[in-house]
Amino acid sequence: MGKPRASRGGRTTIRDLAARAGTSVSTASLVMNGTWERYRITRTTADRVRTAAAEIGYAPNPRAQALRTRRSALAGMIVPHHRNRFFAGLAESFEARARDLDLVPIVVSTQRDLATEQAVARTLVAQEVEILILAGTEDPTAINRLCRASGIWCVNVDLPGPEAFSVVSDNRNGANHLTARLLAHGEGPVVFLGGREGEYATEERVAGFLAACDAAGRARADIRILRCGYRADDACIALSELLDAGPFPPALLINSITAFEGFASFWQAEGSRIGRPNLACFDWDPLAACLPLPIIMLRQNVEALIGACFDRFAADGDETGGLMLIPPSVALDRLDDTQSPHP
Amino acid sequence: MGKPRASRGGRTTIRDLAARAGTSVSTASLVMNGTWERYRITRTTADRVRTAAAEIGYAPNPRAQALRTRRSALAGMIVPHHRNRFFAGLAESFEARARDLDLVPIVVSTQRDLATEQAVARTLVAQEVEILILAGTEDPTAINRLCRASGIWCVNVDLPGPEAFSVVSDNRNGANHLTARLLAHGEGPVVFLGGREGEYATEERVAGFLAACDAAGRARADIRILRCGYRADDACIALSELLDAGPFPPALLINSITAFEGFASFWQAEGSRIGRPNLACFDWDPLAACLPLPIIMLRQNVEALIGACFDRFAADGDETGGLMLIPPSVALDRLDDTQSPHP
DNA sequence: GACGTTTGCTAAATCCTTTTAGCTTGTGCT
DNA sequence: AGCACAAGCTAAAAGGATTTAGCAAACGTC
Repeated sequence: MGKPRASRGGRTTIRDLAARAGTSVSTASLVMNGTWERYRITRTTADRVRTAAAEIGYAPNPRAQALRTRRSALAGMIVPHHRNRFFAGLAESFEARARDLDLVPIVVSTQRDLATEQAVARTLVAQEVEILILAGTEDPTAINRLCRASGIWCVNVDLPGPEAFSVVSDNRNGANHLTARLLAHGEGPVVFLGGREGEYATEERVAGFLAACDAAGRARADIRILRCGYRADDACIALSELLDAGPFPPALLINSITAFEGFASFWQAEGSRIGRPNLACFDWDPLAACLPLPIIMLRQNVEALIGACFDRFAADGDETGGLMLIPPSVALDRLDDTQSPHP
Repeated sequence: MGKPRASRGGRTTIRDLAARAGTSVSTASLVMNGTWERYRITRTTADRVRTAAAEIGYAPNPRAQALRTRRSALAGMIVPHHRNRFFAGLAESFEARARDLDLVPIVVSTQRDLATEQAVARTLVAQEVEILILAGTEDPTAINRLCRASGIWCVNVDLPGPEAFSVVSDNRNGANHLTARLLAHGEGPVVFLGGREGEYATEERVAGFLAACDAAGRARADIRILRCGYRADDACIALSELLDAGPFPPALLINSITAFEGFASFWQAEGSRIGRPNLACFDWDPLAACLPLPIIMLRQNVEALIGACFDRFAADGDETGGLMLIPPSVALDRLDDTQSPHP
């Protein structure tokens, strides 16, 4: 009579369900999680329980379930930022894949702050997420170890680490291709802009960049590498200094979409003084693609990057380590043949 | 000796901690959550427990805690997308504020799908999040009710609902201002592009748009309203049709950054045929701001939008409903005086 | 009708914490 | 010695589920 809620104030529990259905708590539980046939509960009884559940609007308490079963039904992902197409794309792919597995996706950003990174990781581990994806994490190794100690399946994306399976874009070949295209479209100095010294993705791309320069026989003097970090402001400053130091280079390889933002605002302010350099960017953004600039943009394959993680998870790959390369694709190729098209 | 982990295989529990510290489980618990002084535990004992905790690396099981205390320490937010500066900005503000309150932020996107929206909401409610922010939710009311029934504090952002406190940008005045600026910079037809018919934000902006048109004495025949939805592709198609139907209008108010993306790609393809229309956009994106177009962009105040939610939460405002308007700011104003500057 | 089997279900332990009532011991006072 | 009281801690009951061992009744067999 009256409210269908439990007498003791709180939400309806399995005890209320059992009472309503006229069975024991165990029977109710067995029915609710579908194992009733194995325990010889009759269909009649099972139906009674299910009807009762519908009537009183019973939903199991996930925390109690998780406490008992050690299955949280949570999937965690750590990203540096949301305000960035690449990581936002990874996040959305992650959510879709997690939902396919009936896991609740949890995406948390860390603002590239090491302490936050650690704290967030600890929290997610404490929540016993069933899979943890570390995307663009500064120091994945510490977290990889923490996960292994807690029995949590963990994978690195974008920035790899030796202690866990890692999936990254093929940075070296990608950068090599971009650079080759740049160099095929003009002579003169060429600049690499963005990223961090010593960081895997940056150094791989620098390696690809230098290899392409070598292959094209460019002189060392014509090559500048400005690892100015990931912030747009810093890229902008680096470019100002470059401009102050002499004639603006006719070709730039830009390491990330954030550095590209820096370039865009610099170009907007100083457009008249920098001419029309050919650009290559190791990332893609639909609005960036609309800027009237000669540019080639690579798009990292976020679906494949995340897909590889989940495939490995599904395959229950336990072997530590391993690196998987996902080739990026050319999203846009619109370079100017200002100088010698084929040197 | 040997491993500091529990004998029974799993993670270290408070029982292990108590054993190690030579106290009872209760004492360990009291010490760990800081209430020990009220229960006359000596500092010596407390220190012993804390040392032991550090030694065996004890971390409480948040699920067991939540089960007991009914405090989940989780904060939930639902957004339509991550790949969008506005919602990404809301998400990052949300994370920062949640962390200030020692809550773990959980942001989930729904791809503007009603079924996903409901499912995600149910999950978050089942997780007993302590605050749930619904940003840009199609049908907040159903979720608002669900939350009230479960005793979860809930608030709507961007799209309001009658059943919960709602915080939105001042759409009407914002659109009014944008439109007034557009109209002050030229004669001729003016178009409103984007949004959904019947949706609160869209209709408010349309109202502001029309009011400004009236105030400027524009003829009804010179006003077009194209509520083509939020997808970039659809905006692009709507613009193509507009172009096919006659001369391209010299002024457009674009309702969202996604619709602006549609405009940008349209402009890139058809730039020569559409001239140099003055644009206004009810959203901001750093790359959009770099396009060489005469444009005024409004930036919604994501910090204030989220801040208002948390302030109300902290004030424990229990009254249902209420609408709070947050004025957006002009992020960029760069319109052309092609025609009559001051009509 | 005694005994073994099957059927249909349930009691109880368990997961890990929190929290309150109350148990020892020691001290001070008469 | 006896009593009151404080100090310092702990036992035990939640909290809401899952899961296994096993009970009671019905049935079949000789």
